Amino acid sequence: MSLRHALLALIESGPFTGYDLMQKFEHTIEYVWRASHSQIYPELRKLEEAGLISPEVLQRSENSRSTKVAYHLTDAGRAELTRWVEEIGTQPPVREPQYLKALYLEFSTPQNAKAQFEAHRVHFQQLRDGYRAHLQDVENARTELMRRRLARSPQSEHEAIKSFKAHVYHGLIARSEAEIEWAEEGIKMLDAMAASSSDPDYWNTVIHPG
Amino acid sequence: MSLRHALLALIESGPFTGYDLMQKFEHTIEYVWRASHSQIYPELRKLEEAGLISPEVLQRSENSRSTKVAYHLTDAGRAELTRWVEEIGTQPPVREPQYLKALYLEFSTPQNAKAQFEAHRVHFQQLRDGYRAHLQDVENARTELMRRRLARSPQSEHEAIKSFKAHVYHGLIARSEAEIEWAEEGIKMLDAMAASSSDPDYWNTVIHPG
DNA sequence: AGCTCCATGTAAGTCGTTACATGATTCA
DNA sequence: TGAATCATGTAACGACTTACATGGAGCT
Repeated sequence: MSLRHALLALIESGPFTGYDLMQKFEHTIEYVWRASHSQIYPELRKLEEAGLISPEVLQRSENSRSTKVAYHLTDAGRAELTRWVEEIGTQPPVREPQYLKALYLEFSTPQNAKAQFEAHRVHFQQLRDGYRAHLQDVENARTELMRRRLARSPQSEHEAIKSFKAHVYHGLIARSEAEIEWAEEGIKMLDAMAASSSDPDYWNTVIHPG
Repeated sequence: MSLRHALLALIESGPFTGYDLMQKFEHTIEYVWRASHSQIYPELRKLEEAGLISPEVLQRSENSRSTKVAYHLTDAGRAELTRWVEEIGTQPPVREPQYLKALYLEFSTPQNAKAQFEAHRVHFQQLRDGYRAHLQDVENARTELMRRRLARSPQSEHEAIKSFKAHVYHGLIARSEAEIEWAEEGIKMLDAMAASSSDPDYWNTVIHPG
């Protein structure tokens, strides 16, 4: 049920069209929740039917007959947003494909195990770099979304609002770094095994061929 | 596609019935991948149809007409297991409901924000404790699964196999601890805001009522 | 005239959840 | 005899993915 609330939270800084929201997802929320346009458009219709957002029909441009729809948060929508923020959510079940695979690396070679850890490291380094860049943008209110949100709240709250967001990205950075470290420790583990192995073809020998 | 491979990996230590597999999930794999019996039974049928596992019909007990089905890994199944372990998987998109919510804590009170972080901390403390206990079980080969797996591989590989599994649980513990720390820092952040606030009703004042 | 955004959808299929069901065996 | 455990399913629904589609607007 997170998509609907992500949309409500974004629209609070609106009005936005479906297309706008798609872009916000790509550039900001994506770091925390991914969604594609084929999910967003139908969900907006549902939110409208539920009375949580209200559509405003706009011209696509000056002297143009064709239109686009921008959505506003309704009072009911704001109430639902608050309800969600106050609800203690149940955590999703653990489902970690890479860790699952790491449990069974003995079905292949140390060479492959190393490649798996390498890929893991690279992935989380990239993620971390994205988070870092975005953290800078948030702290300096460089995103349109941050500026809109701050414009609607009293100056005295600006620091608090920025702190919440910065705290999230700091957490995600810390997590990525834990993943990087895990991958590096995996590689060290393999190197140590290689060093203590008598097999000259250690790296290419399947550990448990069955 | 992880469920099918989790099942193949478990059945490698088999033969197991659907019910057995359900239990293994609950007590071991659950720490990395959750699955319910209503998913497992149909998936087993698919694996059988694909020729990756083969059924063996057994009596449910001595002098009993009713039967149960235990599955064995076929050669094709083992090949698929190896293929999966060697494949560099794409990481699932980030989708973090708690972090999403934490981005929007300003829509409620500091009191609520604290409760959210508290719940987060408790959840990951429990997870971590489960991982720690399971890590002990794995390192001392106290689970049936570990004993079965070790029984099928040469003594010389036992340390490597245990190390891979221990490394996974160490990683999950580290991650849980990062989450705990994140929650605690969130609470500290709120306390600091309270200390520097002039509002006597700080904890119950909605930060951004809109 | 063609390319790139802008803007908005549908359809098929996979994966997963919750709830509903049923019957056998074992043990107190 | 009744409860717990063993054993195995189906059905409805929701979330998400990938692919397929379409048309306007603006710029070169």
